[in-house]
Amino acid sequence: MQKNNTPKYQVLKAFIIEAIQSKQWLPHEVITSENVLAEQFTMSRHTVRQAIGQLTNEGWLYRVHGKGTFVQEQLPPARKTIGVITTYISDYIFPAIIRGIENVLSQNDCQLMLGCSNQQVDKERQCLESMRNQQVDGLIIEPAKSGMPNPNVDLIQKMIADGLPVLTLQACFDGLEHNYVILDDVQAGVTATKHLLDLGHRRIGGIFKADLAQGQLRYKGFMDAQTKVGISLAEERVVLFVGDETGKSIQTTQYETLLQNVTAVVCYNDLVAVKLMDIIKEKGLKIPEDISIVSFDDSQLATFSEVKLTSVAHPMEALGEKVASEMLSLLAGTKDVVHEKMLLKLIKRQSSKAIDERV
Amino acid sequence: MQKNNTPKYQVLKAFIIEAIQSKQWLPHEVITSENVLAEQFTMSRHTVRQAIGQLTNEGWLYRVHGKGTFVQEQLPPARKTIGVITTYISDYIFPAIIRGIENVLSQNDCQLMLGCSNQQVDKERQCLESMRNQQVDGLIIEPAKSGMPNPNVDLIQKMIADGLPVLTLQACFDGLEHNYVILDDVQAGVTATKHLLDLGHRRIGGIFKADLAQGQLRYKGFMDAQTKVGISLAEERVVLFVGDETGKSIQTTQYETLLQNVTAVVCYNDLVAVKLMDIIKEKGLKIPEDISIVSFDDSQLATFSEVKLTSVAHPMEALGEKVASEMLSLLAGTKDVVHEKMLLKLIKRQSSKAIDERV
DNA sequence: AAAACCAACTTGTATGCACAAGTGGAAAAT
DNA sequence: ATTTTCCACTTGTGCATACAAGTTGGTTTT
Repeated sequence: MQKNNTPKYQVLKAFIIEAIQSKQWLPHEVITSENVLAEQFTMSRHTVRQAIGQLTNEGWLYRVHGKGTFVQEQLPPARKTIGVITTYISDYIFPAIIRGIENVLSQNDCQLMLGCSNQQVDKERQCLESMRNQQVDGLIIEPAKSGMPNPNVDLIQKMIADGLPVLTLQACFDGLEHNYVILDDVQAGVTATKHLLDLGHRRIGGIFKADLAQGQLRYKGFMDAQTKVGISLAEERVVLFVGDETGKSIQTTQYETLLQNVTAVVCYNDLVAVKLMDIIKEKGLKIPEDISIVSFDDSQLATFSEVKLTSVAHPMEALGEKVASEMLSLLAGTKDVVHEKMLLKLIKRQSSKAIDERV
Repeated sequence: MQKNNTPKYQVLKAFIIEAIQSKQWLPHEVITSENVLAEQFTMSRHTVRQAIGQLTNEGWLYRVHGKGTFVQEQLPPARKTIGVITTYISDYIFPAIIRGIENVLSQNDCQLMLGCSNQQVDKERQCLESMRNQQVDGLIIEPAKSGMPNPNVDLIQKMIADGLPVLTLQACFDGLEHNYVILDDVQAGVTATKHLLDLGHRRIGGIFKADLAQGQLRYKGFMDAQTKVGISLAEERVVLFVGDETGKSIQTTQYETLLQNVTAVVCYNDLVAVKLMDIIKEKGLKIPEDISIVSFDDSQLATFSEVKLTSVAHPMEALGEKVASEMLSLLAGTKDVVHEKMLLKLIKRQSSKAIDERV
């Protein structure tokens, strides 16, 4: 007996697949009937049915009672789908980040599936679960509430364990080995503060968001730069806030105290800076003559405002492109570990001025 | 014989599914062996295998050679995924539209899959194909090159024939019965023009995009409003352009001719208006004293510019919310046909002024 | 010419049997 | 006490057979 170790029905399956792939059998054409195949391959009809049954399940064939078995139209191989979960989608710097991701992915024949956590960990979990269900081929996630412990780490860990390439954006998950593309926010804080120090300012205020890693790190940079030149940080020159920067998370008295004690302010981001500029304007003070302002992100707001903002530029689109191309490397297997930290550059505009030029 | 018309293996299948769903058989537990089941149900082992084989393919069970058959862990039912294909993602009014869609979908436990055509029909087709592959549960599409015949209508038609709910956004496909949520662009054109007529202007210019349905319809409204009050349209007061509004699609001489012949201009959108304002400023003319401007969309640009723009407001986020909630109705089956036309309102700002107040 | 019928084909359901091959625990041998 | 062997159990592959039921096209009947 020339007994091969491959089962008979497997042989038939391979034959049929070959016939379809080589286009000998075309879509929606009838294939050889079960009885004839059984005779041709000297096997029982039952074995033929086994092979055809499996191929039906695998999407190669379909059967019609009384008519025959037909070749299923082959769908083009599915493009890879990358899940992207960000805290916001259509505000501030996020459209630009997403555009960057979309650019790179679509150029590489990948699909984008978008989720939005709104900085809520429960919504983040929902997104994660449904992306897991949808079996995305890769996951890019900007952690929600990145300053606090994240309850979704377990799920992320499972997904990584399943072999899913995961990349975090802008922040990392605590207590989890993972790939990331983040910004060097400490360096950004140093850059912004050093710029003001170079301009001669010595009493520099800071407004920072305390519940996001980004805020904490920028604050650290703000402190580091001043400690280095021997300036000790006075309580009245720092405002920390939690939650929405545009809402009522900061009291007016806090602004007043701050402004009375400084010649310049480092703002957590452009939104904060724009709000601060309104308050300064209301008080009849001038920017940059009375108060210099430096902020972060260099969003549209920085140039749309009356006094153009000096801002440490968030790479936005470049960040999106970076994280997407790193994801492609992970998918292609050309890289295993991605630990990228992007540096930020200062864009000098009108809102900051040397102190010795002041009246 | 109590011969039921349902096949034996179907009976067994139903029994097993019931056992799993009622949690009598728990995930990863061994189930009754094939031989025992055959005896219990007085059927041959082959028939049992048929039932189990199908349930395996359907994801209820898995078999391990030599050990037994086990209950597969049931994944929670996948959330519905809605594919959204727009011409742009992160520019101009699109972030707001997408935010509106995302709001409604995520509140209804749906997932958003995003595609971007960049106004290219071939990229649009790519997106369509991959969404079809991914088996989205609904499709919202803003047609690319909506002023021209679209080569992807065949594919859309197939998808509709497959029972997929499809909604177009902002524009329709020619020669295809389908559901849509669009803007009443003719009415918008009338509104903008009538506003200027009411202010006493009689020589009104217009700049319109010719290769998009939106531009053609706004142009129609522009004409209609003037025809109604007996103003015949002079050639030198209209500039039509094709392609990118920010690029070189309009020649400087065209602007000059236009401006010499009018006291007011209706601009295709805010981008065009901002560009026109730059040119007017360069020529030393003032807005609105010398030239009144009305534009469409009421995007961020309208308020960020030096002279705040009078603009016919695009509903943006509301449009997104509308189209998403209509999609939910289609999915729920509470609606079959969606033919919605949204009206637009004029937002009066500084760029338009009554003509009799002019110097 | 239209309707009814039938035969030959297809796949679908079902039984019975046989042996292969992987698994795990009990019994036997070391 | 540990290793080996073996047996009973599981699922996997395979054959022969039978009839049910849907489809098609030609033949016969009306």
